[in-house]
Amino acid sequence: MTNFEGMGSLTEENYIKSIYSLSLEAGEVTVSELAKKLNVKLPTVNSMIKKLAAKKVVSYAPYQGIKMTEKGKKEALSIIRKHRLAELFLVKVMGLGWEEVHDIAEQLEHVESERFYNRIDEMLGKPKVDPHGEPIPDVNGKIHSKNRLAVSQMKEGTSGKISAVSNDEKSFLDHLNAKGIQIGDLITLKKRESFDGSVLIITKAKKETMLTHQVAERIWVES
Amino acid sequence: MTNFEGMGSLTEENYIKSIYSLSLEAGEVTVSELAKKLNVKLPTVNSMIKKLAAKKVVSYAPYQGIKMTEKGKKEALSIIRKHRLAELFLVKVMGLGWEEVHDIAEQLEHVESERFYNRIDEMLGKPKVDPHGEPIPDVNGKIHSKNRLAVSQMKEGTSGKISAVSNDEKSFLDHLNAKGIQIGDLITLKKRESFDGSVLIITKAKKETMLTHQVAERIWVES
DNA sequence: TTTTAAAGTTAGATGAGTCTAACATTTAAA
DNA sequence: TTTAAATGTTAGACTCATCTAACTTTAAAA
Ligand SMILES: [Mn+2]
Ligand SMILES: [Mn+2]
Ligand SMILES: [Mn+2]
Ligand SMILES: [Mn+2]
Repeated sequence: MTNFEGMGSLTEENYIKSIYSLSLEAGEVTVSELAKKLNVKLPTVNSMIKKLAAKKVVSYAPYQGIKMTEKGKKEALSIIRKHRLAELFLVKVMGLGWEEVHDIAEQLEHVESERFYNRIDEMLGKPKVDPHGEPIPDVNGKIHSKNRLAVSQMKEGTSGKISAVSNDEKSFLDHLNAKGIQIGDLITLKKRESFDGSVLIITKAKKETMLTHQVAERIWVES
Repeated sequence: MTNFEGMGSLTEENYIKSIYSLSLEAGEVTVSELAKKLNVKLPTVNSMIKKLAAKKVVSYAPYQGIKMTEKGKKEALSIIRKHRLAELFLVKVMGLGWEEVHDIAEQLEHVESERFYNRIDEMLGKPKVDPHGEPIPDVNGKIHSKNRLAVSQMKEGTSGKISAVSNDEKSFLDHLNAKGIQIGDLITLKKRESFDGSVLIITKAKKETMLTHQVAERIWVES
């Protein structure tokens, strides 16, 4: 059960993925952000960061933020690639719903087998987008990311095609399923309430639906 | 990353699987057999056995052999089911060769998801046999095992259909691939050398091939 | 600018899974 | 039936990933 030459343990892989996704928002990642995301305490993160820094996956100096190195980004993108390929495979080939694939992909992303992922990639025709609209990095870690605008940022009266959701937890996607919202749907923003940031949209099925700000900011339309 | 209620860690699952398969040969399993199979030292096995005994997965008294409990057998069969379903899926749905699926299945068997395995089972039509001819336990752990005879035990002049191989390591299966031997092939045993136990068989393609005893005893024909 | 709160670090402990070295028991040979 | 070899067990140590408690540094308030 020895790990791959130069590759990290399952735990390390999860740290790398989390650091990467947090760094997309802020550039520098803090120890406490990471601790919250991974559900561990601060000292746990602190000691793991030292290990990752020793492996040149992140750069770090005490009391400073955590930054990914190029090596770290490559590893992160490779794991994200596997995660998203797995999700799409589970939906397209195995017929699972977009709301139930994330938890399985969290496990499959750690499977170590070039062959396995190459076959998935081929069977899906080298896809560029996962079931939640998120881009799938290619084998070299390159991402084709489209310009996107959160539904919470749309101007009243404008329309847009839903291109992605920035959360793939089951509870959130169950909520969207209940409202009949899917990737690819054309929606129109009818009204935004300035009080709480909730929005009223007109869905594909010409139905009016209200979305809270928390929901609207996690749905992206093409721009 | 907490483990399933009552279910074991990845390490425990690997012990359970190994104990089960060794117990099929001998009933009682020894500490040293297990240590050899798992590539760990005797004291490592000793302490893990105590843990498994505490969990009622095996029964054990010092210096006595290790026996699986009913609970342990159930767990073992559930893991074996997942392993074999995964192997067949990799071959039938994903187009991989029978020689390359075992290592991937070793990882997939630990995936925790009813949905995942139910879909695989459905897509394959609730299959009974894996790509190596080994029976796939059903959800209740029931196995339909056919009567089998090792090629090394066949009488000279008799024929039989290859129904399984009792080893799914890549090196062994590469060897069979090179000799053009597959599950389902009808073969005839032409001669057995009493000196070294090697056998001469006539394959489906009417070609004569020599198999060493080590190989012949790992290939089963229906009887 | 002092004080306080938040964030980060160090020290030391724990459980899982592994190891080596030393000792005990069982089995096989002499 | 004594001796030697093989097998099994105990004790103690190590790494990994985690924790709590105590201390330090930085950032925010007063
Ligand atoms: Mn996901
Ligand atoms: Mn996704
Ligand atoms: Mn196998
Ligand atoms: Mn098999």
